Amino acid sequence: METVADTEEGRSPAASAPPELVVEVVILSVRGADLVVLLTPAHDGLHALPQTVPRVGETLDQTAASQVQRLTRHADAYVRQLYTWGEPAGSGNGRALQVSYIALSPAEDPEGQPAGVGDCRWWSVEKPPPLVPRHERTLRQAREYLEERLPHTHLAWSLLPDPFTLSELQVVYEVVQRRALDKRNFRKWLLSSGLVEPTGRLRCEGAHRPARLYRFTTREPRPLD
Amino acid sequence: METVADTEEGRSPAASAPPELVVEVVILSVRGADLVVLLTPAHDGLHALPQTVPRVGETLDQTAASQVQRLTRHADAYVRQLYTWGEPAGSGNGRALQVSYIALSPAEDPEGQPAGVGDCRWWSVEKPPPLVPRHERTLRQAREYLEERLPHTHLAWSLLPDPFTLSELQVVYEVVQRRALDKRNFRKWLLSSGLVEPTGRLRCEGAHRPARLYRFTTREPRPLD
DNA sequence: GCAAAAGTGTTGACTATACACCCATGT
DNA sequence: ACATGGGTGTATAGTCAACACTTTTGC
Repeated sequence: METVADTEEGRSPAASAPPELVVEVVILSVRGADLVVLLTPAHDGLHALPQTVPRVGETLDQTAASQVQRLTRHADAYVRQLYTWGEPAGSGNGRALQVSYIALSPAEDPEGQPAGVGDCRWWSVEKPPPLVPRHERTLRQAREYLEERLPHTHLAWSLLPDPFTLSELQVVYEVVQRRALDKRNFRKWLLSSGLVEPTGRLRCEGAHRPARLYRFTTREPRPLD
Repeated sequence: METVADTEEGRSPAASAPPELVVEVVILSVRGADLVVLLTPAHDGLHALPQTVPRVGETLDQTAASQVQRLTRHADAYVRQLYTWGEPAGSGNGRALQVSYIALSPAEDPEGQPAGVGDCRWWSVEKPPPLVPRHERTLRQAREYLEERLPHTHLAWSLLPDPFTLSELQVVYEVVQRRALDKRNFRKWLLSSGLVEPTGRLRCEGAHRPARLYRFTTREPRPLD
């Protein structure tokens, strides 16, 4: 590792104390008409994002992915790095590093719905419990990430189990974008994008016409611009 | 720091050796018709991104910003975090953390053009010298970041000194997007966006009609969607 | 007067939006 | 028969892309 141009201004790399390193995950999902996030109780009645210390021999991405899998019991969630905070630690000359990730997962497992694993629970993003201060900004970042990207890249597949109805998918878009969408225009846009295809099957649930079921044609996140 | 749900699966935080931490910066600029990046010679004839170890008491963002300022001699460059790579170090159970940043800076200082500070030099992003492998991907990430965001948020201000002509600004967009733009449509779009305003002054340079000079109405990066 | 870059509008294609009714089912 | 959510088309406004000539200067 070259440390370039460090001799000027008297930088002294060796003076840095070993950083503490933590991986935090913002796991988001859509339940009914709510965007929800998985939180765990922490000190002083506050809640926190699930976090973990990376194991020896695994990358940060692996740490995040395995934690998401453990907490959601869902194998192919969408997991992406958000940001790294690296502030001087309060005490002494240490450094606290927090690497945050966003993950998107369908709200329900195929069978039933474990409301969370261990002490984690789903909370509405609109009215979350008091959070550890650091995690407020991380949650905000995750939300901005999602709002910004969902319309431009078909991230929605990761928030819905296959197969789904177009109304379910529309709800996902409405919840994330926090606005109502026109049903006809939404369907026109979606079908012309070629990202979904009908399975040919129907779902009957309730006193109304059954809904056609669809699936995504690809599971790779693809930009739509 | 709470380490949540770590007791399952026998995670042992204490087993992690102290990570090595480095901040790398991809400093991009536009010179003539080229997108250029600041590189420094490294081992084995390879080149590397400028990198530095954060000083005690400063945040990662501060580390990146001060390095950019030192290398470009430009005070208000655009600097944003790109990604953090955290791989198990080759030897033993350590961990190598690289936090990368992208920075955008005007190619020339008002007076002249220091081609780089210390052993750094500008290289074309199209045909760069052989790079340290890790930095290939970082450079690619930086480029994708810029290509994706430049059209949607007026980042271009950070690549041009004030004041500028509309032709100069058009070249910036063309270089970043790697395609020719129509002059009339570009001007229509730009002027209707309200992001630039004429200064009223002209610049005469060469055997042709003088160009009007413009400035940005704001220096805060603002989305255009 | 000529070379070289600056500056300027119109048209057609496409995209996005607004909007209201019938359909299939369960009760 | 009625309540419930599923499903469908058209007309308009706005946005985006293509395109060519005149202006002002230095030499």
